[in-house]
Amino acid sequence: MSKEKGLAELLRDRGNRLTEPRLRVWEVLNRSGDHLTVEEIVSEVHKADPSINTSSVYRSLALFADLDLVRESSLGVDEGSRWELAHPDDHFHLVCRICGTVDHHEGDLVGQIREHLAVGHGFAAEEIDLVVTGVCARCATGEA
Amino acid sequence: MSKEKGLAELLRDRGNRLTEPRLRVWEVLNRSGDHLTVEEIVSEVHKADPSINTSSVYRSLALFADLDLVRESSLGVDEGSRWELAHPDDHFHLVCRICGTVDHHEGDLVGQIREHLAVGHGFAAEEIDLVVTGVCARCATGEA
DNA sequence: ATTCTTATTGCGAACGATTCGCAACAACTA
DNA sequence: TAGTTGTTGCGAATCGTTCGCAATAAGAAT
Repeated sequence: MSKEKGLAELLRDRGNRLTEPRLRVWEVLNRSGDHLTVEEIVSEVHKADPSINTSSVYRSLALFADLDLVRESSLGVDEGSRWELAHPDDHFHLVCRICGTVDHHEGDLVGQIREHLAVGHGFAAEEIDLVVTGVCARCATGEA
Repeated sequence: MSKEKGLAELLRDRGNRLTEPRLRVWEVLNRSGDHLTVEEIVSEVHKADPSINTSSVYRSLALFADLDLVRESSLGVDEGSRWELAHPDDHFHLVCRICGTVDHHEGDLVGQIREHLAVGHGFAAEEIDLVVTGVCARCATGEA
């Protein structure tokens, strides 16, 4: 598969090695594009190889983050942090309070925010972290 | 001062008591409107009364949050959570990567986002958490 | 293939932030 | 002023994450 090959090369360029734990973590992240907690990732990884240690999962994630392959985000103060593949595009998160679904939303909204801040306030936005909690369309109609 | 009186009443209405730790935490939050870590709050509180325990600060904050008097937020995955007075108005946070300043920004931007999501996606936004990291106007001109 | 180098692992201990249980204490009530 | 019970300080417990280290294995060289 071309994706795993790409990972191996990216790692080798930095003098890193493609190992079992890293491969498994990478697979899990790619398979479910969703936001995963470390606990969830570990659980998935263990289905392929129960001998992989949690520390290694943390270390793999940290390495991937350093390579800008994944992104750490938190969808709420009470929640632990979650991990997802790093999307190159601007996007934000819609969290439905009812069904718990987390939608990635790509679109011009983030660009609009960036421009608004640049023009209006002279603030050069680099990272825009937008998490919106509310009720999604499906739950709004399904209820009441 | 009317604010402390207000606090006492709010507490009493729930059968809670206005105590030394709660008062001190409340004072600190009001004095510096900024985002404070628990560590900072504890440190400030100790200037008034070093015998106040950290647990009590946590408990006071939790109580205030329950009363919607304060808001817990985090300005980055690596950072611990921070506390601020709950502003009734929509606002968001501009974090300058250079000088570290955190600006609260009130304005129509959050309202625009809310409308964008409602009209475009049928998503009823309730809580909008927007943290923007970048370079503020002052640092942009001061540099280079 | 075999050997060598050293990045990486698993393990368990350490860590920091937050929470908990509990007996002593103090805020409000009558 | 005494009684009721919400709150405190204390220390232990918990949780997620990180660390140190000896053993292991990935990739390069032969």
